[in-house]
Amino acid sequence: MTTNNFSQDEASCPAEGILKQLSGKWKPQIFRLALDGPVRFNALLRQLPGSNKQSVATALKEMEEADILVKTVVQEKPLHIEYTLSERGRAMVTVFRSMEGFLS
Amino acid sequence: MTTNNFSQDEASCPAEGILKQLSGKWKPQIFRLALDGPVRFNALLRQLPGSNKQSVATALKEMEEADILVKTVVQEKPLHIEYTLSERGRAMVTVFRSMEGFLS
DNA sequence: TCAATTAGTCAAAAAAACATGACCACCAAC
DNA sequence: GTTGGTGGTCATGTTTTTTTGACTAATTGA
Repeated sequence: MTTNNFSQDEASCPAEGILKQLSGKWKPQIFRLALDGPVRFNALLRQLPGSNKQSVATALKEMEEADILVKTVVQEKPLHIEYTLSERGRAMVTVFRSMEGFLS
Repeated sequence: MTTNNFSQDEASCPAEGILKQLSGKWKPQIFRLALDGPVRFNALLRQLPGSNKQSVATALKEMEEADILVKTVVQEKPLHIEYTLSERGRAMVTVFRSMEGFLS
């Protein structure tokens, strides 16, 4: 059967889906760090105090599935993995920018 | 003592707080309905299939606390309560607009 | 060969969000 | 005075999200 990820609600509320893709305890911070360049799993754990492997792994996976981040195996000295903002992810900066005027 | 609602994280990630204020199962839809004019408690329950008193009440309260909605007692024939977008709430349309290009 | 760093997974527990059903008070019409 | 609409609260239960801790497996450097 053919299914999608949209609830009936989202059909009439486009923002809802995007909100879901960006929401969560760690995603906004990961996004922000990714703006400064590629991010890495263990580095994130150190940069995000209070975070944990599981949550960071889940956030990275979901952001990859949402086409916000792109996962790359870097064939260099200490072989490692990088997560970089996708084109769609980079375009989302505008969403974040639009939020920056509202610091209550 | 002086406290605020910001975690250490939010200090360095402004979007996080706004994201929190807009996230949740019903807030985006309530916001959207409020764009068309004042919304009312029982009307919302009818307009949001699958919703319930508790969740809608909580959403309205939190959006009021976040200065997105303003609660008004309308002194008219059948005395009732209206929730209207605050100035800040109206300004937030830009945030929603910025999300509308990303329908994956 | 041993230890550290890389990047994870898995099961389970704890915490947060959301839903259910009962109840309340006020007002108006019948 | 009972029914129906207004706008809720409260206690409880379920579901979702997040955390914890144990474990894995490949790579690297000494």
